[in-house]
Amino acid sequence: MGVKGKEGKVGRRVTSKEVAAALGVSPATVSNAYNRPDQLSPLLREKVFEAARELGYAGPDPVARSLRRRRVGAVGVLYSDRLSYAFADPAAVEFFEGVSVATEEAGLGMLLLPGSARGARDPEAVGNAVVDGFVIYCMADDDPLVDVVLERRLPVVLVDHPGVEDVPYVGIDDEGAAAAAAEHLIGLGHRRLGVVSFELTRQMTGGLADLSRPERATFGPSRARLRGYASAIRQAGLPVSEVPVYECAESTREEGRVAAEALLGMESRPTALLCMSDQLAFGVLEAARDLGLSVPGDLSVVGFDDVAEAGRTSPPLTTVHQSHVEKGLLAGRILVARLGEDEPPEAGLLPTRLIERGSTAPPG
Amino acid sequence: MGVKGKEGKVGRRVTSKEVAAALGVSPATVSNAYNRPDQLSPLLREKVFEAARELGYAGPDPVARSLRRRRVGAVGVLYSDRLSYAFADPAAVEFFEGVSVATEEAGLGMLLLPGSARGARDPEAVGNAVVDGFVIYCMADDDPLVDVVLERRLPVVLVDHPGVEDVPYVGIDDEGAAAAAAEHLIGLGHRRLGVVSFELTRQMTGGLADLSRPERATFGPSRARLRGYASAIRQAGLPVSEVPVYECAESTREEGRVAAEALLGMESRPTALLCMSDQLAFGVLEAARDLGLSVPGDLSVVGFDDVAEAGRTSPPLTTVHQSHVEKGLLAGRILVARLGEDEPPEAGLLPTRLIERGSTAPPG
DNA sequence: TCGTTTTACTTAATCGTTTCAGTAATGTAC
DNA sequence: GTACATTACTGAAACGATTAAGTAAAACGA
Repeated sequence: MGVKGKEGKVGRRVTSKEVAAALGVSPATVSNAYNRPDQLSPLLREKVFEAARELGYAGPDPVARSLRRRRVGAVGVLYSDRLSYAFADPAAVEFFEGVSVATEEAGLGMLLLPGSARGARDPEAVGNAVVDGFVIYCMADDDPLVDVVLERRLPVVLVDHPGVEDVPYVGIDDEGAAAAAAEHLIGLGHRRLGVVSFELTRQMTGGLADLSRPERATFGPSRARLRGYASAIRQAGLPVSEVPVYECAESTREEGRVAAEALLGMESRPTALLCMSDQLAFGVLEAARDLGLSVPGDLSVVGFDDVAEAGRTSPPLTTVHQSHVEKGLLAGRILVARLGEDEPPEAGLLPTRLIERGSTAPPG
Repeated sequence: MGVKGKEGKVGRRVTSKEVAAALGVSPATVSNAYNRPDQLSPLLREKVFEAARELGYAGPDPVARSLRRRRVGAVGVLYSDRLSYAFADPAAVEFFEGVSVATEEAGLGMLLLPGSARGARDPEAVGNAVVDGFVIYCMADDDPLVDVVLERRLPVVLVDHPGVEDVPYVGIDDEGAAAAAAEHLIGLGHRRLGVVSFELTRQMTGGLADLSRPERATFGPSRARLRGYASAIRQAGLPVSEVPVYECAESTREEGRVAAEALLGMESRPTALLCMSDQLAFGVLEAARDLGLSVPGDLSVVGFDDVAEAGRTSPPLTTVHQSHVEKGLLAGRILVARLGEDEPPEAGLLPTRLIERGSTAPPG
């Protein structure tokens, strides 16, 4: 016996059949003891539990039970990239948080699965995932794993990835939100803008581009945001093709710094930067500080997401608010409802709004 | 057909038997087509895939396959509380990140499971979790779910929860690290200390206590840290029983604020506060600012964990560094190795060290 | 040409439950 | 005392695969 009577030997599997044999009853009875107490006498039920305890039977095997019941008790969450990347991104973490609330409400587990982006080891993990349904989050339009999931014919909810028939879609109006961010800067009087963007294509290496061909982006929200920035800029009569876009391989502070250094080192330095995420914007803020530029005096910065830390930077970040928690919660609730026979909440677009904090001001 | 030929109807389950029947072959052959290509002719294999595509068979059912193979392809991560709480705690998120690296290396999924703390809906989720092994993270000593997991006799790794025989344990020297934090403050000349603590017992409601009876804490690391603080203070010849301890229900900024307000409102105000987590310390920093106290001029603050944001607050936080990512990675790797026949890396204590930043100084 | 391998499948057992359809035994109604 | 429920179990068929062992046919060596 271990401390407190616990011990953790990994042991031979004990089956219900063995428990039944030890007691001279049928396996059905053992099953009933665990699943339908009304089907046997309380006395026998106790005996079953006692025999189980003695033999080291911890209750019905979850896999066999799942097979028979055709229900696993877990949902899969498919993320575009390595999970270690997701965990480093506050927006993704907030999304997971929302999903977890829904799964916990339903007593379900949450199986996190990495997508097929760089460094994916084993796409089979998705096809083999033991789950009752999927939330597909943040996947590139052309990621083959989306099809792998759809082919399994399980209930699915898509997030930030519209356009698959018969699959509920949860997202935001990325284009409108991005346009609002750009309009804000233009309204303040900025004329020389720059964009700090997510990666546009799979093979990107990072670097400069311009705003003239947003359609090539393979990731839906990136495309929409680029379109939003472009349309607001065009609306204002500014030359879209002259707006520099720096493409970042990842949504991290480091990439944001690199982007800012590139953009702010240009001959005609932008007076304001539109960032596709708060993480990128945080990096921009750091870079600006290092370059001796004051924000918002010398440079205005707008983020996207409004993660918790956006209110705490100095200056606090002007950004597009969206609730990642709500997004995950809604996606999770829709999926959970589809797993049962419940009427799912309505899928659709969640609201966004521009939060004006301290990182934007008229150009100096 | 949907857009791009995709569609997401949730459909009747198609079995290998049906595919076999459609082709007039045995189910074994269909299985071989997917699992052992060398067992059938390439031609027939192609035919199997074609028939599968036509019938909408997406490959072997993961549950049935898992039952037969006695292997699921996922590990469970059991967390003490609601997952939404874990996702709000950077330390837990960093830990998950580490685990995810290990699971991805092995091509495994990661099933997150909430523990039985307040608000737990369904303890059965743990007993029914379809996984090959468990990482038990951050559980209270008396949490019944630990036993539920151990009884399943699967490979398990315990984190921050020592003392179960035959189960590898990963952690840090909480007592020593806490002592180092207290010694740092004492060395600076502080004599009136206060502690901002995690919850000590399950039924706590938050509030003031003192350092004299650390043994009552039900959560191992809390107990050890309290002991560490106490021993350093005793060593310095200061009266341990006069050190106020504020017990926080959760490791959040808000609780940290509340704690700081209580502690700093006392008749003989502490000149330095020892916080059991960076999250709590962040709250303390906020409260100090609101109270018009300068840190470290009027108040020194020491955190615990060294999460990423600790380097970015103003002033940057002096704290005890531990690598949650490494902790998760090590725990994950040990578990993964135990699932196979590999020799697991050695379990044990990870290093910590005090990081002196700007939040501590001699008392004013 | 005969015996031996090899190739290409099939048969049937098995993984560990759940559950439908019984069947005796006991209880209740009149 | 007969008819009808109710209680307390059992038997056997799923659930959807994998796999060891077996078999017939084709290929091969000498």
